[in-house]
Amino acid sequence: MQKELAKTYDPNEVEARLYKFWLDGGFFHAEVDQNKKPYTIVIPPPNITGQLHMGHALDQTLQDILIRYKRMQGYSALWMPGTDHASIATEAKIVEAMRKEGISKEDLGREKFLERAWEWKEKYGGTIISQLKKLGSSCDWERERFTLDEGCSKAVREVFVRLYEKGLIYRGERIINWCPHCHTSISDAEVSYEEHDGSFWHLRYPLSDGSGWLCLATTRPETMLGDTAVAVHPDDERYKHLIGKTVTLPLVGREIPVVADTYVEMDFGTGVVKITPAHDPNDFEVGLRHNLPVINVMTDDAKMTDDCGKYSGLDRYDARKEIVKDLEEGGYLVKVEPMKHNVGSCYRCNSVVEPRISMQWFVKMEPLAKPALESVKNGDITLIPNRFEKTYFNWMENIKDWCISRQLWWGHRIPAWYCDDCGEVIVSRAEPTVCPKCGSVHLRQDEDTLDTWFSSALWPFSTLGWPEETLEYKYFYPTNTLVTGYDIIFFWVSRMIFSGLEYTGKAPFDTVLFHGIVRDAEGRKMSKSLGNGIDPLLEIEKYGADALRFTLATGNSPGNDMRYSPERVGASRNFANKIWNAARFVLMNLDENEPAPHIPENLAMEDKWILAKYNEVVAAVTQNLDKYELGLAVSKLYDFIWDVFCDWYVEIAKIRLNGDDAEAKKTVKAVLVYVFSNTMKLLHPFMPFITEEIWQTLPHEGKTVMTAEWPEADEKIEFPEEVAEFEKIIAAVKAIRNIRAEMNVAPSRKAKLCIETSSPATFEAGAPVLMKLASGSSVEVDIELSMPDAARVVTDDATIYIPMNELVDFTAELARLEKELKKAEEDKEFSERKLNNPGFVAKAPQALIETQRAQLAKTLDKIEMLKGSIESIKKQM
RNA sequence: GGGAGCAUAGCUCAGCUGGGAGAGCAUCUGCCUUACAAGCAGAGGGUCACAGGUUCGAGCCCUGUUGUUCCCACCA
Repeated sequence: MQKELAKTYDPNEVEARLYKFWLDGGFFHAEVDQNKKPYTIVIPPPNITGQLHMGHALDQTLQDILIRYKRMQGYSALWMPGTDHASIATEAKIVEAMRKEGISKEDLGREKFLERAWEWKEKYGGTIISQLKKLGSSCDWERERFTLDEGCSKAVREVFVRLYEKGLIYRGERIINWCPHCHTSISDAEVSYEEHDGSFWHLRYPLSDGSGWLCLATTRPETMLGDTAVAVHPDDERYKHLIGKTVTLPLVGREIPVVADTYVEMDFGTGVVKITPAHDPNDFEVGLRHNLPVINVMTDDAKMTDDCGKYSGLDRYDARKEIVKDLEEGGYLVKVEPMKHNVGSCYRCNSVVEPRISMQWFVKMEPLAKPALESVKNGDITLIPNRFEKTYFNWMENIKDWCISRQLWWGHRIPAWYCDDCGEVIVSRAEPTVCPKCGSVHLRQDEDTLDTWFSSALWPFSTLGWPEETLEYKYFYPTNTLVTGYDIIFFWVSRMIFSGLEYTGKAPFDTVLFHGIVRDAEGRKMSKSLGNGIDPLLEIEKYGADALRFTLATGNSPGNDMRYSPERVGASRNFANKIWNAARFVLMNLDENEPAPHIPENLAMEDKWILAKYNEVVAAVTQNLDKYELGLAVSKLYDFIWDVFCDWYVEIAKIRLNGDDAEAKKTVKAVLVYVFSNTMKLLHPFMPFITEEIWQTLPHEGKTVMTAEWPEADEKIEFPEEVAEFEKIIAAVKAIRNIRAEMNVAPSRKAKLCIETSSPATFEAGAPVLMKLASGSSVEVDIELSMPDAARVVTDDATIYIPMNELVDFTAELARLEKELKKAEEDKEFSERKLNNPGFVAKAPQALIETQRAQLAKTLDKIEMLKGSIESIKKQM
């Protein structure tokens, strides 16, 4: 033993070494083990394009806490890691890199492009993983997966085919959100809306019979080129007579009908709506009802199509300007109003999306949503905090079909083939060679790939081998806890739930723990454009991974955002250092052959006190963890280690450690080791590195604290009497310290303490503590004392006389006593008010009433003592 | 338009099923006490946003108001 530890904790050296030790020891690996219960978490797979940010750090920390806790509790605890291919994000990066070289996707061709993408993945995809490791994440890296690997791809094809066969996947022409920059469709969930200042152009469309015109308004005048009707409400008296007539589309000259549709609101605008089925979802519906033609006026990159006459080839916004100008010149523009309206943009590249008709693949959501709703309603899945249930229900109840095809190359290619000869659509697990309908060999695979989230929706089971019934799948699935940010509840959580239920028949997890967003010190979202992001890796270098983890785990509650400030990590670093030094103290006092942690015989009052306090913490921390109150759990450990163990017990232990009683030394050492090493176990899930480092240097059994048994509360070390007794000593120490500080007595100045108390045995036993911690030179205890010339300090259980008159500033002491008296009188009033309240006495719990009565009695005694003190001090002044 | 969160010490936030308001940082005072000055001891600082209500008792439960943040919907 007697291992020397450096004076301050150096996380950098320790972390690298211990992480390697854990990896080499295979401690992260979880096996199928029928003698153990499984506990599984699947990682929210970070994008391969990703750089570790604070959101990951928080997410990882929470998961690692849970998985380490369960592992220590004896579960076969699997934390399944991996990465997401992130189709749009990755493809955009590669295209951008190629653009700098002057090459386009098309130049390269699909096959070559994909080769490049895989190279890119090999090169950069590992970055995020190595960054996760820096946090201490105890993932089972042997099982690392990738959403585009063979197994996941197989699962994707299986799901696609099954859904297609069930009629839940279909292909059709619908209005989708088109991102002109990413050149692909995106799902509704991938569009974010923001209010913009825009204009409301009021136009008039002349009636074809020359009898007048209809006035209408639009925010997107360029879409008028695709108008195929104008609509009015069927009950609108103003326009009823015009229904069935036609208007002539300005600039275009096309005759389009006036149709009646209840979609139109009579009191908004003019009550007339231009209908552009190709570029607006509502208009599309109207078009279907009235059999209107659909005229697409925009290309993939949001330019006007070749059919747009003089506007052909113009960018949509340039075309808008031109068209407005021409309308004005033609006398069709009535007025322009400023108008705020919401504009949707692509959540990846922020370009304004264009609603556009397009042939795409969709998942029919309604049948899938039903069981997904049910599983949360009936408690199969618990959302923490449960307010997210409402958000979830609302989304599931109003769900629309999911557009899953993307016009991208990097992703799971849609397993559908088209027969060039007969037009047959073949959806199949394996590539078909001949058309089953006409026997043709001219088959073409669909060019599109699937939404990234289609594969991540399968993550909890595709990573465990599904659709095969592997041992892992049978043992670890369904998983237990999903930890993720509330911002991807729709993208990911919802989709995993309905996917799991549909394909495996089981909810993919039983609990979802949502955390919030990590914001900067001013409460702003961390973002590249603001440049306010804080790099977790730099923070780890500066303060250590444990300090970062501690900061992220503390001071926030589930589902709430948190602010990240450097001061807080600094404080966490200080805590790590505090633990470190406590370890140094314990170690320097241990013997060469110090026995393994155990509870010794012959416990002193203070030993029983610390053991009982420790025992309370064990129970509380365990309970908090079981309720996913990770922040509460760790702050209790903080308080215990710093305030209870270090500030009190360590100081008190010094008395016996520096004494001559060998037996007593042995006892106190054993208690120090027992409490401290078990506390390291409790803290380990939160601060894995420092606790391992310390645990290893203390007497221990086993290879690593990672697999040490999680402590259990033990009623044999509750010691309620001793706790109450020792708490009297603590109160006395505090009171004496207080009076000395207020009197400006130099700490070096020792004083004789005379204690009048009804619990003399307690104070006799506590005398050494009082001497050491309350600057006493000697302690005299009696049931009855009278020392009119001494300074007095009164606690609930004792009056302490301190004969140090020559040191006392009488005026200050009088003021202090009067302050105390005032407080005591207030206490008295408080207690009396309660006890005199008939309602309280009649209805409050009996124990509470008793406590209140006892308190009142003590307060009354205290008042007497204080009054006496005041009298005697006045006499001496 | 619908829904949710937040409002507690100067700052950042805890506060479990309702029983006399807590922490960290900051401030003030005194200490280099042989684990730790990244430390120790002590102190000051709060009408728990506002108004009602339920209760013997409300930071906590209910109703309303104000401020603030976010999510969903998308009336052209």
